[in-house]
Amino acid sequence: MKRKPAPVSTPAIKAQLLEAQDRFIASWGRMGSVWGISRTMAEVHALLYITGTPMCTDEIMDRLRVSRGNVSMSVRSLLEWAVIEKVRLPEDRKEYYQAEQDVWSMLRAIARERIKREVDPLLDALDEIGDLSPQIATNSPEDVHALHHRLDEVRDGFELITTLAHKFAGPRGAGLQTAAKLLSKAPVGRSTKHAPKRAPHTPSSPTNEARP
Amino acid sequence: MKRKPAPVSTPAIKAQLLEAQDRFIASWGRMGSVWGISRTMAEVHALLYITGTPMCTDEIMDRLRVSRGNVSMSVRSLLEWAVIEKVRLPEDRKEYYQAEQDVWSMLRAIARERIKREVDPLLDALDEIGDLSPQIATNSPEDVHALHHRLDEVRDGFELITTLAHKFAGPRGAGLQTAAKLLSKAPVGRSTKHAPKRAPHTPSSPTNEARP
DNA sequence: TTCTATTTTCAGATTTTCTTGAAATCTTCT
DNA sequence: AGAAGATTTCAAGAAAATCTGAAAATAGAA
Repeated sequence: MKRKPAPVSTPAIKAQLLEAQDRFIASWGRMGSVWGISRTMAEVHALLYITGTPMCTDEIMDRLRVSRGNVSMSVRSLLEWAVIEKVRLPEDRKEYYQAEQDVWSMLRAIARERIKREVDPLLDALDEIGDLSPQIATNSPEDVHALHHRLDEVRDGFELITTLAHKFAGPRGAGLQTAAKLLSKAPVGRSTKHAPKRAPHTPSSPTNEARP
Repeated sequence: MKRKPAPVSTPAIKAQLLEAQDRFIASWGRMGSVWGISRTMAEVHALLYITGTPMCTDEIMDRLRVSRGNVSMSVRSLLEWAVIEKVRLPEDRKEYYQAEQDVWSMLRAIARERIKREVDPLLDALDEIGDLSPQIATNSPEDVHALHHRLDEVRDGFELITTLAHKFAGPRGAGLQTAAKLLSKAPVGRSTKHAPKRAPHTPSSPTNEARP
């Protein structure tokens, strides 16, 4: 697993490292439930992302304390989302999994899936409702016009959002960073407490640096 | 409730109207669960929005077939989100509730709340994790650097998203429409089937037309 | 203030969603 | 092909979220 032993890894540092990872995993897992994906699925992803290491089913089970079946299902969904990929290690018979290491492509994948699951079905439903009573569309009482007006407004809104999101988060959506630069001339700070931004440990280039 | 009887409201049309409303309510409610708010909360909002009528607790209970307590709790959350407001009808002792009628302000409220519940906690957690081991931040093994690098990347990503969202969806965020026009020169179509867009029943101007 | 209509609260019931674990299936190696 | 190892499936159990209903609290009218 570890091709090259870390320089000066004292036990204390190891422990800190694991704890920090666990915290990240826990946070990401909590987010998962808010996003309508299972906690475990989010945790598996977090684990693979934050360690950057290809891991097999048993390693994931041990680290996250979840069942084999659960890992299997989570991994499958993550593969479908295309945020992790299979790797074969020549020495081993097991499947290993490794996370997409580029944050942007990861965030895009998340956004893409969410739009698919959240916005598209609503738009379809709106279309269907609009088609419900074509014969009364003309020459109908005020109430019906009001209804159609509201349905149209909602649809227009969500369609705009979808378009924007596709622009930004689509498969080739390098647009996000660009958009950010264009639009964030006067950034809006997040609420109160926010640590002064740490200098990044590596110049944070959003290029795809997934490993072979 | 009905200040002025509708022009030619036949029973057939009334039924169609109710059914269309119910469908919208059901769709919106389904979305609700996907968004991490309760189905009922979403349905109450949908009902108030799509009818445009101020309604009291009992009317909502009857129409949606849910308990008084449930309506009370849903209404409270919606008031907190500021997507509905209380109204007093002079003739009546009850509280009436009515939905914000401007779609944009409604969508902004939804976005605002979601960021608050989803992104901000993650950013806080990331800050906390980053602060976990300041003493080992310098002169530490490769693994620790890698961890910090990844944490920073995730934070940068989400901070950018937050900034963008505030730009677009913030309190004074008329920016969405503008952004849409600027960025949607070549719109990306949604998947396969999509009915050719109906002509809007009213020129759908996304201006804030919230009422007093 | 007192009486009464209305709203809120919250423990327990219900529904929905997630997880487990073991049997079944599939893969790889010999 | 057969054996060993790895993965997937899915019914049943556990956990989480949501809803109910009635008691308690609150607000309006007289």
